[in-house]
Amino acid sequence: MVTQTRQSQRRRQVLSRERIVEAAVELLDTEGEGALTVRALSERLSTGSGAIYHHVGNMGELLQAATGTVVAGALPPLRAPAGSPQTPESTGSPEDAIRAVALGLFDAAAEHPWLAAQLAAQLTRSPWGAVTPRIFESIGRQVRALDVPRRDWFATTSTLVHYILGATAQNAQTPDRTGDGALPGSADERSEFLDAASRAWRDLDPDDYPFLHEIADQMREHEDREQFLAGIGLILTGITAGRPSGPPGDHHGAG
Amino acid sequence: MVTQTRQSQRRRQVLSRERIVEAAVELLDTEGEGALTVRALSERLSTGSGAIYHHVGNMGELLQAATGTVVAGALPPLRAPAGSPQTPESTGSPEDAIRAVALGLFDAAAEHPWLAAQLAAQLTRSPWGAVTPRIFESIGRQVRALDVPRRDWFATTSTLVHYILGATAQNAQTPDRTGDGALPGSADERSEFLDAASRAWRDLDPDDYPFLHEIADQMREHEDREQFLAGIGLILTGITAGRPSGPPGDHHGAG
DNA sequence: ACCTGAACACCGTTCAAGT
DNA sequence: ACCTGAACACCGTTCAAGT
Repeated sequence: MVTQTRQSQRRRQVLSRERIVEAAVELLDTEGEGALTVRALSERLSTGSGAIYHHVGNMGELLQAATGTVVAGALPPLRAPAGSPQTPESTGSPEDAIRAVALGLFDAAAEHPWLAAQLAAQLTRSPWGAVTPRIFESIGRQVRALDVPRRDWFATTSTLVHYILGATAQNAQTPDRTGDGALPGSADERSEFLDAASRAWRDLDPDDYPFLHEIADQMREHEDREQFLAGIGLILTGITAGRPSGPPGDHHGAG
Repeated sequence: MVTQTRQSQRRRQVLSRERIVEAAVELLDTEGEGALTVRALSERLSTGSGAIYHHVGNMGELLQAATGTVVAGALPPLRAPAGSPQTPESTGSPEDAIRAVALGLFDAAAEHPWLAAQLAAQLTRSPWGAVTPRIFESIGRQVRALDVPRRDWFATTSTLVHYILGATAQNAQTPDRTGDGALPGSADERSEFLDAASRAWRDLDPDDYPFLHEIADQMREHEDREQFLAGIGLILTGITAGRPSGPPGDHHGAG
């Protein structure tokens, strides 16, 4: 029996910050980055533009909140869920946990094409806002678990975070919509993009850009995720190679 | 024939793409990111807004050009200057050359506070536009010189570039102008910023953010450049540790 | 060809007025 | 307290009209 609907969902739920942020994410996902305007948002929520400002302050705060919720959903929970003694990522090796966190962000950026630009913007505009600490904490815990000397915790974690955000920002990209062929976000579109980029490298003056000419093919054929993980692996190798008590005969960094 | 028209600098030079880009950089440097508008630009150039569009297409292209010129000035020349057989950076070790390129960008971002955001935006919006290839070439040449196996050239270079851009984006930042005390860009301002960020970390719930609580002090006291270089060092260690040949003496990249 | 500058179609944000 | 929506002060971009 459906007649017992107390909250009349038919008309309109009460406006709330949560509902606004949720609608913003939907708008960004479905209509793209440029479609998030106060007007579009208030129309979708069947309210006036001014109503938005009763809950969110301004546009930048809204974007930050939208980014924050998506990022939070892409990372492991900060606390162990009630009942389980450990957080999920603490069961495997720290290396694997770092890879999992990194891939979580990477995949989220692939799913939400606007996310990469927002992560980058947040990095520069208000680095210590809401999302950077979240990422920093998730990575840092694993760095600590890697036997990195305490004095290197911040530098090591920063290196990983900077790489992850930089790589995520670049990889989740497709060309400026020209309305060509493939579906947005499809593998086809990505491969068209890489094709075009590879051609662009080959069109550069070979005297100025000899290296780009040499790796234009490699660039076209690379797998995004695989290469992203290769970068993580490189940094992890650097971290463990530099640790104090390693395998016999190993050297340690003399900072 | 036109008889020696000496450019009368008093009145107004002919409008050109170059002059517009130059004026844009000045505007960004002196008035900040939000001050670059077509109207402000055309006023500074004593021309009409429409004139701008005869030379630059649109705002995004202008920002890209501005970023491009600053980046080009911050990196070593692509070709050796006439007369010298080598590019300057090829005299030392590849590691040092990589550090020099990275620091060039890092310092440019410190000098031009708007640059970091633009680099990040360019990374995401049109990754293969004008500036990314430039950086890629400069780093990639040195990667090749490091005896990295050919098949890893692209992945290795990408890792370095992503880290450099991510770290540059974050480090060159100061808080959202609150008109507080210190001079913009000064060491004082940076230290005020780190102070505030450190406090923000300490204000987070310690049950959710135990790691951030542990390194809040380290974060406040870190030196930007030093830490940036530590990250480069970590990656370089990962690169050289992963190289194929073990025996000291001769190792050449195999096919 | 190059430039002018009013006009257009948007923005984010505010605020008196409503409930 | 919460919401409305017209109004304000901006944007980027266009384009008939000038030189």
